[in-house]
Amino acid sequence: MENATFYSSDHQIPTDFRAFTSVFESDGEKSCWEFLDIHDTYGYPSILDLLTMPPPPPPKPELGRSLTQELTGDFTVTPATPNSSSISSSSNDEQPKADEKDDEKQDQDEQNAAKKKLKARKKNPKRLREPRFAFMTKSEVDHLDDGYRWRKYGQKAVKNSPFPRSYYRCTAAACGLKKRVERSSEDPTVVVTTYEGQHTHPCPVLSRGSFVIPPESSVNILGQAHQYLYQQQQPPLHCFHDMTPSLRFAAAASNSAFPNISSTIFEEELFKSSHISNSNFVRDDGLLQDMVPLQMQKEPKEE
DNA sequence: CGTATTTGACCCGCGC
DNA sequence: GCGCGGGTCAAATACG
Repeated sequence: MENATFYSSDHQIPTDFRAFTSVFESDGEKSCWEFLDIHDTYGYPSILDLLTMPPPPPPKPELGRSLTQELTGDFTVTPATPNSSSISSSSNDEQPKADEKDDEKQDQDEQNAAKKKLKARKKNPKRLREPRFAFMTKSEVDHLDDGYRWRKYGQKAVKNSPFPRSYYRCTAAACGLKKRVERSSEDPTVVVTTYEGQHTHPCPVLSRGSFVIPPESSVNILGQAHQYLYQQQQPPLHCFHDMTPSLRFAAAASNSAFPNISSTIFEEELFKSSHISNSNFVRDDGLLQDMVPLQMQKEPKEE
C-alpha cells in the first residue's frame, strides 16, 4: 500500500442502481472495484438505508430482539437478578472442599481455571453488538485493503455457499472493530464485507498523508451524519439530501469501511457537486465540530 | 524468531 | 433436550 493511488470513474450513477466503479492501484497493480449498495440483501440494511431511513420503531419486548436491534445493537440488556445466580449448576464445582489438595485436585484446578475463563465469557450478559453495516464489492480479492491492519481470527463454512466466511479484527490496540468477509454464492465475483463497530483510532494510511482528506465543510457534514448514525439516531436530512447518490455512499463508507478510498471519491464528487451548486452543502460549525472524527478534525481549514 | 494464518473445538442462541 | 448454524478461541502451523 505504500505507493497506492486511488481514482474512481463512472460517477454518473443511476439512482436506482446505486453502484459505481472504481480503480484501485497499489504498487503498480490495478484492480477494479465495483461498489454495490446492498439493498435488503443478506438481511442487512444498506448504507444508504441506514443513512436515509427513519429510525426504527421502539422494540417490542415480548418478541425478543428484532432484526433492527440485532443489526444496530440497540437493545436493552436485562441484568440477571441476584437471586438467579444460584441457578448456576457449576457453582458447586467451582468451590471444592478445602481439604482435598492432591494431584487430582491440581488437575481439576487447572480445568476449573479453564472453565472459569470460558464461563467468564459465557456469563457476560448478552454481548452487546456494535452497529453493523454491509456492502458488496466486485473484486477478485477477498480481503480488500482498506488502509487498516486486520488479523484473521476465524473462518467458517457458510451454509448453502461454496465460499467460506472469514472473520477479521482490527489489530490496533483497544480497537475492537470486527469485519466479516465472504464471497457471494449468487455472484462469485462479489465480495460481501460486513463491518461491526467503529475504529477508535485514525486510519494508518490517512495518517501517513497518502490520501486526500475532504475539505472541512464537507467533513462536518460527514462527521455529523456518522455520529448520528452510530448513536442510532436519524441524521438530519440536511446532511444528505443535497448530495449525489455516490457522494452519500462515499460519505457513509468513509466512516469505517474505506476511509482512505471513499474520502478521495468524496472529494471528487464534492468538486463536481460544487460546480453544480456551491450552496448545496450546509455548513454547520456548532457542536458538530466536536463530533467530527479526530482524523478529520486535524485537517486545517483552507477555503 | 516474531507475527500472521489455519483449523478444530467450543460456546451460544434459536428453532423444532 | 437436541441439533444446527454462527461466532470465537487458541494451539498448531506457515511464513517472512
